[in-house]
Amino acid sequence: MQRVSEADLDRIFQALSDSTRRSILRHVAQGEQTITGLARPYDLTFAAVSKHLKVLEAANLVSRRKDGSFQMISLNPEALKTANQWLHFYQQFWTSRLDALKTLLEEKDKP
Amino acid sequence: MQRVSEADLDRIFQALSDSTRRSILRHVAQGEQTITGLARPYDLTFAAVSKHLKVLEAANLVSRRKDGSFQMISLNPEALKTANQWLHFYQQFWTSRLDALKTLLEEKDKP
DNA sequence: ACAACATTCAACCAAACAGTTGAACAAAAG
DNA sequence: CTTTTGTTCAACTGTTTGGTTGAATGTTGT
Repeated sequence: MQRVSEADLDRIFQALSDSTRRSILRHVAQGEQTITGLARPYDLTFAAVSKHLKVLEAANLVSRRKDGSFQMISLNPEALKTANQWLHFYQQFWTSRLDALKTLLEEKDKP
Repeated sequence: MQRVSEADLDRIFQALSDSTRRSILRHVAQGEQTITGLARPYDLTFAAVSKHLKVLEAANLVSRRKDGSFQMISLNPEALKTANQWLHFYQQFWTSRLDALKTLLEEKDKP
């Protein structure tokens, strides 16, 4: 497991906090996409989409590959994994607390 | 599984995108805390911490209970679960793609 | 070489954000 | 009742964000 800084998490969660960017990720998850293709469905200027992609790239959620004059964008699993691991930590906490509560309630039922 | 709006996800990820707020969650995960107790470790005014808590509460990541003049803050599992489910969706995508790649490579090795 | 296309960059704007300070309010303790 | 303690609210400030437009750069096709 790789070392992750607070700044990394800042960037990842911040990137995920915009619905346009989440939607872009949803498209990219289907497979590699051109920027033009990605921009089409949105009621935004091309430059705006380009900026969103920069944010996603800075957060390491996508990576780009140049193919002639096209930029090919693809999903980058690692950063999503990082976010997930962070959340997982808290899930453990709350799960164990719920379990403790359940045990407590079951104890109460005993004669 | 409960219906979640894009705006809900916006609030959740946005709340998680600040390291002070993540740190607050880390403390709250240990168990119910008073606001004063939570504020102590930070080099911030009380009002600033109070604002952070409002953000976390708006995202439904924590809930508060009044005990006399104290506010007791506790972790709220549901919102974290929501974030996790969202991420899980993409993990499926990337996992299946990695699996497909692996299969492809294995096929190649066959005589 | 030139036109058309794909993409970025710089300058700008409005809205949102993280923080501050100081006044205000509510509950508990003297 | 008054003071202290815990907390919120309102006003203000500097910075970041999501968006725009228009000029600039690089690539491909004619």
